[in-house]
Parts: sequence; C-alpha cells; structure tokens
Amino acid sequence: MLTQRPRGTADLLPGEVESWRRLEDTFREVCRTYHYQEIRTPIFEHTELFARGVGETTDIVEKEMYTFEDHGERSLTLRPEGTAGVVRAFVENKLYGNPDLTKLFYIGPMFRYEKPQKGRWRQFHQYGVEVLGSEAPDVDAEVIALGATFLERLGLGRVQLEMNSVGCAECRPRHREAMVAALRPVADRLCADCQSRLERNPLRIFDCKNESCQALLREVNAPTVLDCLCDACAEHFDAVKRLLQETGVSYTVNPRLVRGLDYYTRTAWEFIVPGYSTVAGGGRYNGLVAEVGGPETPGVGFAGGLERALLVLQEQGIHPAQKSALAVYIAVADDTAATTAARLLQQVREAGISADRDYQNKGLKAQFKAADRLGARFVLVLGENEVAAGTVSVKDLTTGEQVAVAQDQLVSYLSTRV
RNA sequence: GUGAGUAUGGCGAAGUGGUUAACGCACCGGAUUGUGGUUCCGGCAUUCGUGGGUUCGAUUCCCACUACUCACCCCA
Repeated sequence: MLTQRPRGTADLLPGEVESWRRLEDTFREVCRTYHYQEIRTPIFEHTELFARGVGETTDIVEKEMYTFEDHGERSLTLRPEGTAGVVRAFVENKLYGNPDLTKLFYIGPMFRYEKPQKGRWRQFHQYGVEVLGSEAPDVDAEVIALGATFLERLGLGRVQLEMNSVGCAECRPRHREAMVAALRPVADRLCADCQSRLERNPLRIFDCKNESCQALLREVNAPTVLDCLCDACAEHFDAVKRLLQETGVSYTVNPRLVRGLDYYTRTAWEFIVPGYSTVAGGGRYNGLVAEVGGPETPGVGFAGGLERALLVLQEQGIHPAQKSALAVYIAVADDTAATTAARLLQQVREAGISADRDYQNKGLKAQFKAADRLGARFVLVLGENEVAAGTVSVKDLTTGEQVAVAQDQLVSYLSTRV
C-alpha cells in the first residue's frame, strides 16, 4: 500500500509529461485565438453545488462523487466536472456584471469514483470552455468550432462530430412522456437494462446495443427528441447547423445522442474517434446559472479528456514530444580538476546552455557512456593536462572530433555551436 | 456496482510438486595507460503479488485478500 498509488490515479513520468504539456499548450493557444480567458477554480467545492448543478439523479451524483467532511463538518466534494465550479465562480464574483460575454477556459484534474479501465480514471483531467451570457446559436457554433480546431491541431485525425438537440424545459418532458407512453405497454420485452432506463432516462434506450431493444423501438415507432422539439428549439438547432456548415465544420445529426448531465438544454454534441470513444463533449445549459442561485443566464460549453486525447494519439503512433536533450556533459578525468569542472559547469549553465556532470565517481569511460545515454552533444574533458594548460577538451559526440579550447573561451565557443 | 482474465529481477518473458528459477533488454565491471555509440568476456531474483491451507516438500495445487487489465453500467 505504502508504495502503491491509489486506484485509478497515475504518475506522469518524465517523457510523458512532455506530451501533456504539448497538449495543454496547444489548447491554450487555440483558446487565445478564440479570445477565451483562463480561469482556475478550486478542486473541491461544497457538495451541494454538484448535487444541484449536475443533477441529483445522474450517475455522477448518485454514485461517483468523492465526498468528505472537513473539520468544520462541511460536506465537500472533489469536483467531478468543470462546469459547475466555473458557473459558481461566475455567480460569486458577479462576472455577469461585465457588459461583454464571459468566455472562459480551464484545464485541470477531475475526480470520479469509478472502476478504472482503459481511458477511464478516478483522477482524470479535462480541458474545457464555457461561454456565459448569450443564447445565440452563433455561440454554440463558435464553441464547437473551437473544439474541432483544437482536436484537429492536436493531430487526432479522424474525429467525428455528432450533434443533437435535447430540447428545453418545455419540450423535453413532452418527449419523455411520449417515449414512456410508447414503450410502457411492451416494457417486459425490453432487456433488464432498458427496463430501468425506461424509468430513469428513456432516451438511453436508443443507445442499447441489444438488437431486440432496437427492433422494439422501431416496432412502436418511438419518437426521438428531435421529433418533439418546440418551435424555438427547432429553430435554434437549425441555426447552429447552418452556422457550422458555413464555417466548414462537418457533423452528423444523431437524434439518439444523450449526455450524462442534467443541466443540458438544446444543443448537445460529442467529438468521437470512430472505433474508440468520445474524446470530448458539450452542450448548452440555459438553466444552470439560475439553478445555482445566479441571475437567469444562458451558457454553453464543452470539455474533453486529456487522457483520452493522449491515448488516441498514442494508439496512432504519434509521440508528440520527447525528453529534452542535453547540450553539454562535463567529464572529470582527474580529482585535481574537480573545482575547475564545477566552475565551468556553472559558467556554461549561466550562459543558458544545459549542462550536467557525474556525481557518482565514475570512471572516464563510464562518464562518456552516460553522456551518450543522455544524448549530450558535447563532452568537456577536464584532467591534469587541461588544468595545467588552462584549457578544456571539447569533444563533439556527433562527429567524434575533439579540440582544446581555452577555458576563458569556453562559453563563447559553445554558444555558437549549441 | 456486475462479469472475466492476469500477478516471476528495473522492463519484457520462459518454467517445474523436490538439490543451483531459462532467455532477451537495461544496468554494472573488464578487453594494458584519460574517451561514448558496434563487438567480445564476466556479473546481476536465498526468490516467483500478500496471507493462509494441502503436502515429507510449492513459485508451481486449493482458498482468501490486494492490485492490475478488459468488458458492462456510465462517462472524459
């Protein structure tokens, strides 16, 4: 236990961290061009915020939250997603007072108590954006375009955008009723999972992999949400689709697409890597700000998983970044050169050139091996001879050539060659 | 929460109810003087996830636990 990380967590070792940084840098850069600003909110919040915001009946709230009590007997929860905290910060800091739209992005760890498996962790990381203050379909389209641009720039390759509209407080209940009404009479012919879905989230039945359930849906001619959309929602959805077409973002409409959080209204979408899984998802949430106690404010956003994006990249054989190479390795051939070596090492480093040395009293041969292993470009050899002559032997490992350089010329010699 | 599989040195991976647990990679040392990447030679698990049990004897058989992996539910 002592030497074992908690289940569902991961150590990011040197060599992996570089890939993460590249992804984060790319996301920040895309957000900059879309003019979104970074926000950092706490990793834990009052439990109530997620219960209310994400939805009491969602799986996240029902069984996946990391909840604990602090010494003041407050119930706190490690954030399972990013939107609730951002919306809370928006309300608490009265960002709604800003005459402009609030356009934010974030990157950080999220926590869900789940059984870990491929691409699924208890501590995982999401990048995401939220726009607060506009109902315009143009904003939905912008947020989607931002996500598509990011995934494309990452090099994820074939990513599909699936779109749906889940309606609003007016049309959604209507659809639910219609579906339940259609399926209730034949409920006993649904699989066990779908029978519980019928009560909890009928829309999910469309997602069932069981062919008999699909056949039953066709048989009773079950309506999709899109069939039940009110005029305003239908119009909004049409506008979003039209805008995507005009900006060159391709998509498919999937009337069976559902999202796991209660707060979504109208537009919902997922970015899917075919044959693998969803790498990002989002939607509009017009009721959430009011739900957590702020003024009626529409919002829209999306979030994606860093681990999943990285996994897809890895499976495609793309290794975004590697460990940084070392420019200079100082090899000490003789104890009498130790202080000179320390001095030169410091000078080289101060000149902005990466440099390292042996601290394990290795033989010269072993020091060369180490330099080679570390990918060093130059090895500086210092021994009795060099100290006596006031020089340093500089060997270029890529060519094998070695020259003597005056110690006081070393930095300028290296600067022009590194 | 449900189901299945796996668990041997830093990594990968063979293997057997019984004196010294293959091999590969990595690592360390050497092949005469202060020089790497190739080659050659040598070294490197009193120990087979943890705890019980069966047995004269178990790393190999049984049980429990833990962890990991995969799938389902759901999701990033």
